[in-house]
Amino acid sequence: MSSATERGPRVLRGETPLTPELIVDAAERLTAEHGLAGWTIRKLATELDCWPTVIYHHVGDRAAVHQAVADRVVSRMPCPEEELDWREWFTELLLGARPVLRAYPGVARWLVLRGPIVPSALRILDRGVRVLQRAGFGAEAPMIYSSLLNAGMLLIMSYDERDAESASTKTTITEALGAYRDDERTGLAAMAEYLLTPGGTEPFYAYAVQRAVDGAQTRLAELHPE
Amino acid sequence: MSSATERGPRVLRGETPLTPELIVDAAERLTAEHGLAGWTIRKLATELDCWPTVIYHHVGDRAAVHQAVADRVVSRMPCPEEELDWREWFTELLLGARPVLRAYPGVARWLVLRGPIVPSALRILDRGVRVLQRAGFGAEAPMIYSSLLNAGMLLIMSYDERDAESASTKTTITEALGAYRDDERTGLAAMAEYLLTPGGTEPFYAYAVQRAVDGAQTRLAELHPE
DNA sequence: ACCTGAACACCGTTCAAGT
DNA sequence: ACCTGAACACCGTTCAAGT
Repeated sequence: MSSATERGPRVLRGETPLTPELIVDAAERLTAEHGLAGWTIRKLATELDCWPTVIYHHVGDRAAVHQAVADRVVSRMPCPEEELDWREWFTELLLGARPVLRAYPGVARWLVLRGPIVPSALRILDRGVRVLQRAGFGAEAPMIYSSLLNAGMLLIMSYDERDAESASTKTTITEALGAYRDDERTGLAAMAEYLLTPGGTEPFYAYAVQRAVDGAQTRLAELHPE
Repeated sequence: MSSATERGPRVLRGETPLTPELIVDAAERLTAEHGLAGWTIRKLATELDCWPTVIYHHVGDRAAVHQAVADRVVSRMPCPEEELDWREWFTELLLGARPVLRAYPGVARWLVLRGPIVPSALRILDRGVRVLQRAGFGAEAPMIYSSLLNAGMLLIMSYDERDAESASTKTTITEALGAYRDDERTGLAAMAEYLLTPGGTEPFYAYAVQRAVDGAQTRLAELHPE
C-alpha cells in the first residue's frame, strides 16, 4: 500500500471499498499471468493498493484466496453429457479441460491435491464414475476414473511446473538434450530428437489420453471375457 | 550456528572441517525425514552447526544441494536388464522405483522436472527407449516411454505432495468424503467408499501402471495389424 | 581453504488500534 | 464494517572480512 500520491483510507480518497469479489478478481488476473505460485499476498495487496491485512479481513489467508481462484476456474471445466459413450466422455472432458486449466497455471495442481472439496469438481466426478459403472466397470469404476483423470491432470500439472522453471534451468536442459542428438546411445538420441523437434511434443497430451483410454478398454474386456 | 556452549571456528573446537559430502549427507537425512521442500538452507545449516554461507561455499545454492541429493537417490533406482520383454521391463522399473523415490519425498518431482540432466536417469531412459524400439514401437518409442514413465513418476509425485499437505487440509478432505458415502449421487458415493476403505487405495499404483502398459500394448497392436 | 557475521530484500501472519 | 500500521518469525542470497 502507500502510493506516493495518495494516502489515508480508500473511502476518503473517493475509492470504492474492497470486497471479496474485487480481491479474487485481482488474484485471478495475477494467476492468469504468473500462476497460483507466482504471486504473494503482499504482491496481491500492492496490486489492489491496500494493506495485506485487508485481504485477510475480506477473504482469509493464502490458502483461502487460492481456493477462491481455483473454484472459479474449475467451474469453467466442461462436464460432458452423461449419455455419451464412456470413451467419448473422458476424451471430451480431458481434452476440454486442458485449455481451461493451462490458462491458470497451478490450478491443476490444486485440483489434484484438494479436488474433492469443490462442488463443480464433484459434479464431474459423480458423472464420470456413473458413466463407467454403466459401461460395465463395476466395482473398479472409481479406480478407472482415478487413472483416467490422473493421466490428464498430472500431465497438465507437470506442464505448468515446467513452465515455471527458471529460464536458465530450461536452457541447461535443452542444451544437454542437443548434445545427445548424435549420441551413440541410440535410445537417448531418439528421445532427444523427439523432444527437440519443434512442435513435436505438442500432440503428446492427446496421445497420452488416448493410451489411458485404451488401457481402461483392455481392462473392460478382461472383466467381460469372450 | 552459534551453539550456546561452543563458539568460534570449528577447527579450534576440535571438529573436522565440513566437506561437500558431509553437507549432502545431512541434506539427504533431512530429505528422508521432511522431503526436499521440507527443509531450508538455514535449517540445514543449523543441523550442521554452521553458518548458511558455509553451504554456499562448499556446495552452492539451494538448487545445487537439491540436485546433489536427487542425484544420489536417482542412482539407486533399478535399471532392469535390457533382455526383458518390454512389459516386464517397465513393470519392474516402475514398481521398483516407487519405494526408492517414496523414501525421499520430492525427488520424484525433481526427476520429472529436471530429469534429463542426471546420468543415472539417462541410462534408464536410453535402455527403456531401446527396449521399446526392439519391441516394434518404431518412431513412437519416445512417446510411449514418456507416457509409461509419467504414469509412474507423476503418481509418486502426487503421493509425495499429498503427504506434505497440512493435517487440517487432509482431515477436511476426509470429512467431506465421509459425508458423501451415503450421497444420492451414486458415482460420488462409490468414490467415497473406495477412497475411505482402509488400504483400498494402496494397490492403485500397480493398477495404474498395469493400465498404462495395456494402453501401450493396444497401440503396438495398431501399429502391426493382423 | 574455510569460516564468521552482518546485511538486503523478501515472505505469511497476527495484533492492537483507528474511523 | 473497513482499514491502518507495526511487528514477529521466518526465508534465500550476497558481501566484506577474518584466520
